[in-house]
Amino acid sequence: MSKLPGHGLPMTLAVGEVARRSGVAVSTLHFYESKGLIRSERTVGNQRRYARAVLRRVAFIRVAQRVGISLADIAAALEVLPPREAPSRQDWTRLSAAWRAELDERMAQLKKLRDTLDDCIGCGCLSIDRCRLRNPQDRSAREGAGPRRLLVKTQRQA
Amino acid sequence: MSKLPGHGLPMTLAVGEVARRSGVAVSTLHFYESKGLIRSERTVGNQRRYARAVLRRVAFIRVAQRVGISLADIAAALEVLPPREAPSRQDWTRLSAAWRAELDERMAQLKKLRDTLDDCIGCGCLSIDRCRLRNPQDRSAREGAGPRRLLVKTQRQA
DNA sequence: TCTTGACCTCAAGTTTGGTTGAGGTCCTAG
DNA sequence: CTAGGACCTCAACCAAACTTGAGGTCAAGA
Repeated sequence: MSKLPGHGLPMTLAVGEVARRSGVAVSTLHFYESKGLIRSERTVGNQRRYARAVLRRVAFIRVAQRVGISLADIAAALEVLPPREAPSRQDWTRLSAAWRAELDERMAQLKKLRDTLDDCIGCGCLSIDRCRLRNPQDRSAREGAGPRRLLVKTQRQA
Repeated sequence: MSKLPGHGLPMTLAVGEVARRSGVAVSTLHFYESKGLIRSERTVGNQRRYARAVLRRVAFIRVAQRVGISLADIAAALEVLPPREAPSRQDWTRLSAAWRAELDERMAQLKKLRDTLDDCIGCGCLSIDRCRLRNPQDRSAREGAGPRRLLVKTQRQA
């Protein structure tokens, strides 16, 4: 494996290395590559070699997935980052701008979900239907489709 | 459709009604029922009739799903709620206790993801590798598997 | 040189979370 | 009493996100 001159650190990472360090399976890295989420160079022997920046990319993918964002959306977001070199400040600016609203919305939903539970504990009522979360006289039935109260906003861009 | 004595409000809801009000497809309601997430009574003619509490149950399911929680986990959480009547305060207490940690963790991850982007904008560096998010000398390589820095905690209870 | 573990491709299988369609029943207004 | 829209079941299909397996190559140490 190629080394950085002056250190003992490898300049590129083999797929098993990346798997070990990122905590995802080798097959998953192949899969991500096939979807264009990450990329690699090849050795003369056709083996993948990854730039170190791939580790942050993979970490980013996993965290985004965990909060419910699809690989397709993640891929779209990652397209603004340079495929090879470490991303620049501007690159992250663009990514952030694209995702800020989405992330804020998901935070709001998560908070609402958590607070709903908390409220139902703290409100002192015996029935959920008597606390501030109730839907009096089913008033919202006339307001169009979609879950109300809990759901802050729903539309996807797809 | 059966009416509440004294009001013009139906006491139970047909599946199409629930679909319209909750914003999910009829087929999805059938699917949720097959998975035990919701339940219904049947008319003499074998048609489903839902208690009004099903609307909040469905709203809960959709919000939880949206933040990345699987139907299996949601189903497990909903098992602490009574299948027929509106849930009591104690019921929600149990649900909240079971989910509090999970929700807090997901909030933390989401925040980390958002703040990571913000930091990379605000930190004034040209390269992501020079800001506080970098992984100096790949120090974390020795600390076991899993994405580090971004990922707060990962294990599922599966 | 040999062997062993890490790597390669490609196809097929799995799980989750649904949707679609065929073929039939229910029920209400005209 | 009949037409239609809403409902029923069940099986098949779909997409996303991976995993598994077969069959073969690469590379580094003994």
